[in-house]
Amino acid sequence: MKPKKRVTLLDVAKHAGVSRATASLIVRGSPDITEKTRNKVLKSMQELGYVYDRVAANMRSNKTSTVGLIITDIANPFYSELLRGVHNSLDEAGYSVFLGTTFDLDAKQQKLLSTMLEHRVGGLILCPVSDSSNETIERIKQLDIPLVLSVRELENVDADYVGIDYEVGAQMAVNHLIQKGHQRIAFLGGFSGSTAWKKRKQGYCNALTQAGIELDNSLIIESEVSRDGGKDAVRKALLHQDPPTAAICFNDFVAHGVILGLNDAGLNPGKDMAVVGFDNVPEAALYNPPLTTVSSYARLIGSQAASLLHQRILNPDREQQRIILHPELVVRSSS
Amino acid sequence: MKPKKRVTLLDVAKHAGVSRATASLIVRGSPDITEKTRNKVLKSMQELGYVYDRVAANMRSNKTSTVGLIITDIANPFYSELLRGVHNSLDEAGYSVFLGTTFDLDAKQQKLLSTMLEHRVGGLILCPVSDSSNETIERIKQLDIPLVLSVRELENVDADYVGIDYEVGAQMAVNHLIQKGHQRIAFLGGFSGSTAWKKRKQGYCNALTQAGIELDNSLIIESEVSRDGGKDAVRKALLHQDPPTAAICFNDFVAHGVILGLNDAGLNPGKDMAVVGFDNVPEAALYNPPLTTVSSYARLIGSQAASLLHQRILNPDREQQRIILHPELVVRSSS
DNA sequence: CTGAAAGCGCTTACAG
DNA sequence: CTGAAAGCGCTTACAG
Repeated sequence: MKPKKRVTLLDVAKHAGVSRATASLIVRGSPDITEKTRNKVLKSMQELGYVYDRVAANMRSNKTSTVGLIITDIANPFYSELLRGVHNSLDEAGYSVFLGTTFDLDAKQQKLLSTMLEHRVGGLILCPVSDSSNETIERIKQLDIPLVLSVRELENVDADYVGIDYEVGAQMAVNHLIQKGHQRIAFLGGFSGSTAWKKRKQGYCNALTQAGIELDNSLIIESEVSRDGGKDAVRKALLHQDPPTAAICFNDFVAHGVILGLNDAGLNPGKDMAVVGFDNVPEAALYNPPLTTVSSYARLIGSQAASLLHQRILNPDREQQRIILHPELVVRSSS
Repeated sequence: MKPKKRVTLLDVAKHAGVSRATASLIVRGSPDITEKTRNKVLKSMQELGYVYDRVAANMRSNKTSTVGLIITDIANPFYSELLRGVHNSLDEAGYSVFLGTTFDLDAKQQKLLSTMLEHRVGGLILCPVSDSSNETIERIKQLDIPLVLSVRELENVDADYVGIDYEVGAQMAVNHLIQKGHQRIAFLGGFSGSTAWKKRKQGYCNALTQAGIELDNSLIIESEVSRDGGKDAVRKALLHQDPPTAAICFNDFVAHGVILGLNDAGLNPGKDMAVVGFDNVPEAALYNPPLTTVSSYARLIGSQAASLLHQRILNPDREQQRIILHPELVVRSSS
């Protein structure tokens, strides 16, 4: 494999007997070139195996055709759905996307921000880690490229945002459980540090208050945001002297763990304890029992974020947008 | 937002009172610059908010720090695991990755190949669509960038490959079912067009032959590679006049559908029909019943592919590698 | 360490 | 359509 020299536009032009300027117009699809010349040049490209160098073109014209997407964890189906949404709408618009995964680590997030900037992405969709350091937030504020935040909002950062109303969602879920006659309702999973957690907690409190049920902080149990976290949380809940009869979980991931944990304890999820999740990942309908959950429209969030970014790139001065999708309760047999 | 002019190395150099050459040496971490000068320059970078332009640097030095990854479908947990493996090992090596999803469509694959080449990726990890057109294959052969194929092999294409031994895997699975006393074993899901299917089918046949069981083609039922596909396939299998007592499924995705389909039919998966999957996605242990399956080490495949690519980029002349991971049977209660 | 020059592969702008 | 020149932000190579 000798490093073949790259075929350039000038090579093509010479081969076709036209000027470099003409060849350039043709690759960019200019209309004022005769059919005949165009075909001649296209044929030369074929023969020489020319590949357009978008990087060079972008650099010269100070444009960019790439976009960065930073998510937390691809293993969470919520994010794979979101990613689908993003790709769907960005592919159409002709962007290529750099994907980065933070694993919810601030250091990794910092690193990714740097590399993406160095690669001159034309814009960024960022799903921030659950506790971004002040330093990171400061940096994000300074970013002078189009930015869309998603899933988690960052205080004091001016940027487009698309997410769902976690507070209302949690409230709907808890109302549902109350209507089913539950009084002792646990709130399982997640870390109290994150905004996403605080919002849900607020919704949880709202619903209890409205129903005149007193808040019992011992029913609020934090955990890792994972299946194992859910197992842990429910295990602790079951040790309670006056255990809950129902639980709202931080997300479906955690809820799945809760279901598994109940099974492990010889209990019947849905009967012995009602379980409600958050996100409505595609698998949620397939859990055993199928999970009642709050739909957070992952794919839609992704495509909306992509579309906001696209518009912001086209027009940096447009008014700032904040899209909060209204969640929906999906009732299945786990409650 | 006025389009701030980008701060260049020359700006930094002027600000710090050194030459552009010196500044360039510093960003590249050259050792023969005095500590004092280095600090002075780094400070100027800070103050001016300098961002290294890796794109320009790569272009000049004819290097690249990006890599393309083309997969079939991110919604399949097999691929999200693979992606994790790829990222893990590529991040360390300092590459940024362009992600593309084909949805198993040849046209999309073509498109992605083009854009990635135009973006000058330094190499490509390709999980080909199940039936690549001859045109595509021809094109892939012509690629003069480092290429690693994964998951599906392409005939007559010279490239590194990492995958698992589907034939042996399927054979292990069927042997297991035979040992459990099954004689009528169905092969459910997937399309007979793909290599992945043919290999599994071969393993299925091998096992039957060795056990002296006659092949019954009516027990081989194709379907979409999805949960719905699995449901369809098992529905058809149950209509058989002499229905199977066990099934090996194209993958876990399909197997999950088969389990759900059995439930729908009022049957007890694992008791009324043994079910074995393929891939061992993380969820497989959580199905109801937990799924016996053949582990295909998605994450390991990803990290191996990444490492092959990295090595190939460093040394294009190195000997071609073909890594076939040996599958492992994971027995759970669905069989 | 400096300084000046050339070049990566394109686009831009312009006179013809 | 052509042709020649300049420039995007870097690195390379070299003489000093």
